[in-house]
Amino acid sequence: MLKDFECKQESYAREVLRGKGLKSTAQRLAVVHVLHTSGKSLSVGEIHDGVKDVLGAVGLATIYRTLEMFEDLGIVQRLHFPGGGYGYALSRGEHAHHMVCVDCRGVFDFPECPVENLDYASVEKQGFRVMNHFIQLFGQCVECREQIAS
Amino acid sequence: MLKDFECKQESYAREVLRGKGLKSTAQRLAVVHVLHTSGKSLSVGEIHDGVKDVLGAVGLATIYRTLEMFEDLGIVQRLHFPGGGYGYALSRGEHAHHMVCVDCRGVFDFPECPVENLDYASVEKQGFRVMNHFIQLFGQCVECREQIAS
DNA sequence: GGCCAATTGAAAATTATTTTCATTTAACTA
DNA sequence: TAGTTAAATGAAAATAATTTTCAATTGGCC
Repeated sequence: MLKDFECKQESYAREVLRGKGLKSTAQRLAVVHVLHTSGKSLSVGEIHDGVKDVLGAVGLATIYRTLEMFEDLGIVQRLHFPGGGYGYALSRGEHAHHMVCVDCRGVFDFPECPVENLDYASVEKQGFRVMNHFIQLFGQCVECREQIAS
Repeated sequence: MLKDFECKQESYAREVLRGKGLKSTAQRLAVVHVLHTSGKSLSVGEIHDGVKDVLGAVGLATIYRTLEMFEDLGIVQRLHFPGGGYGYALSRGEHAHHMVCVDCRGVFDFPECPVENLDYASVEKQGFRVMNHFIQLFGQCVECREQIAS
């Protein structure tokens, strides 16, 4: 299955998959495609719906399997929704955090990592060794702000 | 229902509840008690089990309802588990972040907020207005580190 | 002690997620 | 380009998680 036009994200996913000896199936690439064209974070159900629009019937289990795998591979990142649920957005593999718009759930990059330059002294005084961190900002994107103002 | 010994957290919960015109039921206080004595973050099921140990049969729906309410009231905070699930830990109401031990799920305070002193310039250049943030550190606590070293 | 709105329990309903296994397919090889 | 094979999928069942409903109970106040 080869698409005429493939976005960078799809090529990237293909590459990562091949590097791990995993198959670049239509379903997997469609997940990337749906996330890419939406430009937002999407719930599992929304991703499933989007993939079905592209490919016709697709098992929901495949979507779950794909997302879990993609998260391990760094292709997607699991994000929290303002309301409390969670979803996924494309990730670029490097260490980066995201900002999520509370209105449209759009995802924006937040390049500097606020924790990296942090002084861990107070933390390490407690004997805690930091291994990893999860950071996510919530707010409003330009579009949603203007829309509400008008 | 009055307990002979009530920890500070329970008194605090009582106070907050009364301030909102909500009832301090045995079930609600037991949730605080269980979280407090465990000293860790616990899953909904674990909290339910703990509360049952204290009070006998308690409906699981009550636990869900209580935790949701407590989160809104700032009495507990929902935290992510290293493995991927989530749970709850006591919170002290003020703005504070937590560190979670990947081994024992113990919760430790992380008093400075790394985002507060942050320069939002690069973010606001994108027109994004930050309203809130979620930060959580993962690592190892002293006890777990020593245990593994030995 | 009695009143009343708030809360609970129990069970059903709903939703989310995972597992199973027979069938299909992408990627490699000849 | 066809054949081979391990990886991946779909469909359905199984399981787990969460929410809803409503009658019965209870805490806080008088």
